[in-house]
Amino acid sequence: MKKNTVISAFESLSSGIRLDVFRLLVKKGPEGMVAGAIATTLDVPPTNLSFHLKALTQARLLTVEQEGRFQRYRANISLMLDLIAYLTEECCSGHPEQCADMRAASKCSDAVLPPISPTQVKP
Amino acid sequence: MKKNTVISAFESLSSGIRLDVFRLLVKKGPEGMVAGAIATTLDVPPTNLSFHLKALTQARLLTVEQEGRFQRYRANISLMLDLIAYLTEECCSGHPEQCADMRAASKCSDAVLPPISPTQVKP
DNA sequence: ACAACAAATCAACCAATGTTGAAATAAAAC
DNA sequence: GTTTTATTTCAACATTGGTTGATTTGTTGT
Repeated sequence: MKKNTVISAFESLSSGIRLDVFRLLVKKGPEGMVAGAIATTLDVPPTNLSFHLKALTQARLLTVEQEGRFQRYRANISLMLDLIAYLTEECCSGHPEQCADMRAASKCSDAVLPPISPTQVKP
Repeated sequence: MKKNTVISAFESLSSGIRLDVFRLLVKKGPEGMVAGAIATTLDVPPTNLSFHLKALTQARLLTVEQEGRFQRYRANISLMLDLIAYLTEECCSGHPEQCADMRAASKCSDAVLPPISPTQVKP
């Protein structure tokens, strides 16, 4: 994974509006949302939203598809998971037991992050 | 989890130097590294590194501990995992099978992200 | 063709961030 | 106690990002 991709992605996620947009679309999943609906839901002026959608799309965190006069945006779940992998790779130099007691579980799904097993948590 | 914490964290990870520092310390685990060693390893001028270490620490992605005249920095693995949980929560509105075919595996450890099971991957 | 609508671009302004060398602080070694 | 070493703070500069209203592009329905 290219470092510039990662930097662009995190840069995109460091704005409150863009973070809200991305999480909203992660929640929506494959269905996605059209630009106007996002603007209404998050109460952001369309011009400003367009600016942030462009940034997110250029960072590849979103995809766009034209639907008539609407633009449908979807979260790039694959890139999101790549980012997670990039951050956590080589964690504790391959001795994961060292950070096992600092665990926190992702809510994405059990398919992605399973519940912590009893041997991994502190009493 | 507070949104400002998340924004600060991603803002911190959107600089090439800070991203390198954080990943280096994730790799080092509980051992951590002192500031000078980080500067040498990444070939960053001490003044500049200090600026970035301060940003990462204020964002709570790093912890500092004084050791004589050295400052030892460690990655806050717990916050990193909270960020992952924040990004992925409510993924596909609780229908994770919708994004299962977009999976990518984290390298952090099997304890954190297990290998993809055969039923979760596309042929 | 034309009016109505969705969304993006433009230009202007304001605010925040990254980098560097020199100076300051603070602990260790002599 | 003076010198050396580790790190941070400061001041200056250059660069980049965010917001807004007006304008433009492109699509649908009449």
